[in-house]
Amino acid sequence: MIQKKDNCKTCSSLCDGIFNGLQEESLDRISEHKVSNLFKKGQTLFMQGNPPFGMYCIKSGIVKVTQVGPDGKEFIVRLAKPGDTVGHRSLFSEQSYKATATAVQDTKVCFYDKKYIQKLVKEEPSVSYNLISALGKDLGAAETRLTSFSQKNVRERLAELLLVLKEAYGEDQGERIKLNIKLTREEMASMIGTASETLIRFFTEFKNEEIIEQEGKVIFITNQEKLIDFANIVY
Amino acid sequence: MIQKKDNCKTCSSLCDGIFNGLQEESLDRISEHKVSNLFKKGQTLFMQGNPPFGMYCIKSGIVKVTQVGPDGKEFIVRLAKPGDTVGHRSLFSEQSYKATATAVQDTKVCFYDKKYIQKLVKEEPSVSYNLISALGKDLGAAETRLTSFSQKNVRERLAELLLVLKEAYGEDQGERIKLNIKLTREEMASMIGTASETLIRFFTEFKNEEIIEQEGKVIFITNQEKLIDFANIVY
DNA sequence: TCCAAAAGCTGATCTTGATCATTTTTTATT
DNA sequence: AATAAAAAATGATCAAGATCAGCTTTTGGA
Repeated sequence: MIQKKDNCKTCSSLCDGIFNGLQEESLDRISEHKVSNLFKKGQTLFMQGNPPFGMYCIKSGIVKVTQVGPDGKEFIVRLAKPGDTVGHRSLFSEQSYKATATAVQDTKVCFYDKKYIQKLVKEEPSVSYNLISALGKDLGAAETRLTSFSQKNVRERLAELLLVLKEAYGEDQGERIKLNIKLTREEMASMIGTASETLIRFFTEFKNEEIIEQEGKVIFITNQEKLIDFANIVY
Repeated sequence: MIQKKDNCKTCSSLCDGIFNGLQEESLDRISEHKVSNLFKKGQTLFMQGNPPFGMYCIKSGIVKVTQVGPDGKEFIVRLAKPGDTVGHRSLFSEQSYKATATAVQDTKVCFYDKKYIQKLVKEEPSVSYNLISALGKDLGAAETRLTSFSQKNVRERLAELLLVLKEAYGEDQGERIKLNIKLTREEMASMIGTASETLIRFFTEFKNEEIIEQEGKVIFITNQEKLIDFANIVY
């Protein structure tokens, strides 16, 4: 965890984040109240059960937000990418953290103190508006995911996961789409609520069907149409 | 749908809702901008796919928020009781409704226009604060539910559902706890993502185990300890 | 009050996906 | 480069719960 200070207004993820739309002076003031950190792969930002002490804004890297079930198995609730925030959910609901946040790869984050954020929300309407919008989107995604868990089988959920990952981490390379995120089979399985063995079986099927390709840990989508078909999407 | 006008400041659900903590004058102004409606059991407040036009605050009754899966089966995403809001999620995320809202029983609601609510959020920090808090809690509940779907079996999920219903609709009667909500087996099954036949089987088991009782459509919890045990809760 | 339709219930069967066991491959560490 | 450890892959078996079918009870209109 190296400490250094950046200004939010030069942040490349500003336009995706909570502080989008603020005046320069406001951004200057906010920058004074934050601490920048580096979390190495596998390090923990905060732990399930602890009282919330602030909010993290991701500058680069990826963070996974997980819950452990009764049997001790981890479930990936959400992935956060640059511009996304973690720890903001608990901050305004007087609850302790219900999940653990861990860096999936080396990740740079800016930390904002709880008190200061709460003050900011009262003073800067665009911050609260952005927060409401972000929470609304997250809630929508969680609810759609619940419907999938309730009504779709593993193959459909895996196809859907690959499409969701494409949306957030996909890089169009003409012939195929590269997913700029490295997850273990275990992690992917935990995102769609299945056993890693089962996920691997469908992964093999998708490769045989020439829907996806793999080079090392990197996944490429080669047939998006077919993937959408497999996902059995409604809307 | 009968039209009449009430003032928010006399609303018995005020303290549970979005407008809690506002000045009397603000409440007066807000009351001028709303329309009160009655939805009979089964009537629709808004439909999946439509563009959002405003927000509903529930005065009495119960509303279910549902999504339909690829096979046309409905999934209950959320239940809303007096003081709760529906339609607020889509309002700030520039998305169309991702779910349908239907009255589970006769329900009185107040409707607030989209434009006005968006203006209110910019001008009244306590409204935006309440909204952030409500969305945060909803998101937390949805994420915990996702973990359950991913890691718990049907018996555990049913026990959990009964405890959640108790939290929101339970009335302590000393000997036992009455659940002040009437749902069909189909609806309950759809809340925990199982077939109604399967739910019924576990329901029978719970009755035999003397965890619950039933009189007509009304459910009573007679052994909460055992229910918590069955739910296999972590925290 | 009657009747049709919906909801509730029970049994039998079958499928999906979990679990266990083992082997192969990849990754990290000295 | 060598080696231990973690991750990936594949096969075999088993169980949870879905589906189908048939029956009973409840509910809401006419």
